[in-house]
Amino acid sequence: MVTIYDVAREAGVNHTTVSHAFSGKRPVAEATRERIFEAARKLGYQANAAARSLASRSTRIVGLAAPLDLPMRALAEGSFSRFIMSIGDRLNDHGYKMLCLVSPDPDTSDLVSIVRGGHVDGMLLLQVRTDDPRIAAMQTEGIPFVAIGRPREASGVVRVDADFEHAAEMAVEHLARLGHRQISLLSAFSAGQPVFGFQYHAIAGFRKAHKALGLHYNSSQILQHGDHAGLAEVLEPLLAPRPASTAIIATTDIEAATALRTLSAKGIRVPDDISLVALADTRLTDLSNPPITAMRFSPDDMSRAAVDLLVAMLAGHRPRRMEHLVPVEFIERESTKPPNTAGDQITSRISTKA
Amino acid sequence: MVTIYDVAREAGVNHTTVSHAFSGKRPVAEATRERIFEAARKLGYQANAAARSLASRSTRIVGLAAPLDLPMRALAEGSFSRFIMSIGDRLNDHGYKMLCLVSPDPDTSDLVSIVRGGHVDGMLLLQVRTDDPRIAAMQTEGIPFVAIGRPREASGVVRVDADFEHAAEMAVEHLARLGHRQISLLSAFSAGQPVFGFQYHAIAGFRKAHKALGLHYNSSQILQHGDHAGLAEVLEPLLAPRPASTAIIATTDIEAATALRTLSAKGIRVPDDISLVALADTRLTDLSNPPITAMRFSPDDMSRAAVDLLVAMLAGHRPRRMEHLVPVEFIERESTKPPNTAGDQITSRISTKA
DNA sequence: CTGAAAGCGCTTACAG
DNA sequence: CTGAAAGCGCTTACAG
Repeated sequence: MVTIYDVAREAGVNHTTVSHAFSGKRPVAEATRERIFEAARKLGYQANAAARSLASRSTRIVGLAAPLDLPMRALAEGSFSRFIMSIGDRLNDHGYKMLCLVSPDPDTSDLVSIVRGGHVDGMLLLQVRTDDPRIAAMQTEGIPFVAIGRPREASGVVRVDADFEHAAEMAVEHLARLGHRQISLLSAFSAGQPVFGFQYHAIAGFRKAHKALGLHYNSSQILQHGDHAGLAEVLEPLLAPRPASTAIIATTDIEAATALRTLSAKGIRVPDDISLVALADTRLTDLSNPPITAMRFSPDDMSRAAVDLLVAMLAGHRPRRMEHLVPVEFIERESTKPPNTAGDQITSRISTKA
Repeated sequence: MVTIYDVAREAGVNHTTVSHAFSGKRPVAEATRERIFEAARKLGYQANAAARSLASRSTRIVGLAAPLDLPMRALAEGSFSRFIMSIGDRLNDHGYKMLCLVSPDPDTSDLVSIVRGGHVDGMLLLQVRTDDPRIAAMQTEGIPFVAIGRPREASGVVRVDADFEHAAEMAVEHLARLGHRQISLLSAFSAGQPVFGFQYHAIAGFRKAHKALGLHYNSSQILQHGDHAGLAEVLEPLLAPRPASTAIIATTDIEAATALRTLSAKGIRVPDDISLVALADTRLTDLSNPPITAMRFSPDDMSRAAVDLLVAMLAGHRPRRMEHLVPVEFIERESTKPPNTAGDQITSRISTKA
């Protein structure tokens, strides 16, 4: 291993000067600097990370907490790799490295020990749940962090999320515009309620749009399911000759693909018999048969926002806003069309806000 | 921040004893140990990672090099998150943390600087290419590493891979058994050749099975494509009323889904008009319409093997074998059936090795 | 513009 | 079984 002393000797200076030549925290004569860089290049010098962070009390490493327990795997696996890629990429741009903490459960002790051990300067919490113990844990530790997803108790939490409420609204509006009156929302529940913030927001947008459009809303339109088998079960009523709903909105890509699969297996055609919209856009929705009309949010944009916020916080800045919502884009594909038995049009009453 | 000295003071011992109580590298009286642990628990002590690794010259961190440039994204995104999850999980079991190095290009300089900076004890190379500069770089640095995927120059390289050759063989055998005589293999090429080892192995298995079964093989059966548009183009000949091939084997899940989509868009039915097999099994193949007959390899098994090998190497053991192939499992679904115009059966000549 | 010194919080021989 | 000391490779006041 080549140390700062080796470089100093090679360049004929004190190791202090080598340190300053690299950090730029003190002026170094041009000629000296060049000799130092040349020596460093020649010897293949790279400052030791441990020594550097011990002395400077900063690691230039950000932790990414990715809880990959069952609900997560089942719901949002598709966008997971996008987030990792984008976050790692953006962190790189800022000169930070990424310590990936995948835990099979939403346990908090690993996280805490990593923070206390001084492994990271800041933390990014991926796929934050409505009730997420990681939030309180990070606040207690007093480490800068940014949440991706919105917890119920969001006060004091810098957070980034996609605008799922608007996504659900747009989905309902699109379907209503096509003439659908009976729309169902497919949503995964655990112990009687949603787990992730985006599920709550999707339901809120769904209801809000119904109200705005003067459509009848009944809680039975929320198709709660617990797992894959449950999803098929909850779809049963839609398999009838004259189903209660003529359109389904799936909260995630996986639910959309699973619904499509389940319907097809039963001989129900999409979109001829029933329309389908997904509130996420991944390979699972754009490469499916038929391609699924979807709401696209960009994991890239979300990651970039989250990383930039965190890096600014690490630099001592206070974010001007606590909540950052990235917009959602409507992508019309082939899984939606007017219902078989179209009722009267209400197109005129549909809002056209972007 | 609470240090080892705080704990020592609280427990009334020298900090050396605290260190040994935790490391177990020296006997510590039971009563003393208990006092130390109690003090540590009370103060919330966690040894500082930087100080520890500076003194011990080991980080207990493994780097995961995931090159996410274009060929990678386009081909194998589906299994990517599975690898990250499984690797992180298994590393956790061994008490190691994971530094994720996602790079948008297969560049080697980031990797080298991380190794030289002493960030990691060992390295895991994900999605190794046939010609992969990372291999030589790691060998030059002299850091223990395990490759996931097989480079052409594999001498001295500890590597883990799925048995893609066998996967392709089984795919051909399955199709031949159904009566197919003209089978195509969809394979992504870059600058006239495959990029990843698994592509070469798939082609090798494809040819080997043809030979073993006495089927005619012609290089035009390898449908080379460069990108998504290219994939549609290369499928053209199969859209004819009497296509040259009655079955397609796709090397990856994304290629399979894209092919299915392209064929469906042209009104070609799978499996009625053409059969389709994928050499990977992900959400994209099991949730598609129809579900795609696939060869399943387990990212979990591969990750576990790779991590266990690396951890053993870090503990000073030499692996007894350099190459570890995980088996591939045949999953029959609904995308394959006998060809429309079945020729004479050659079932009897088909080998039945598992 | 540069150097000599102290210190970051641990581990690990060295002693007893 | 325990302690006192040295040292890991840096950064950063302190001096000049």
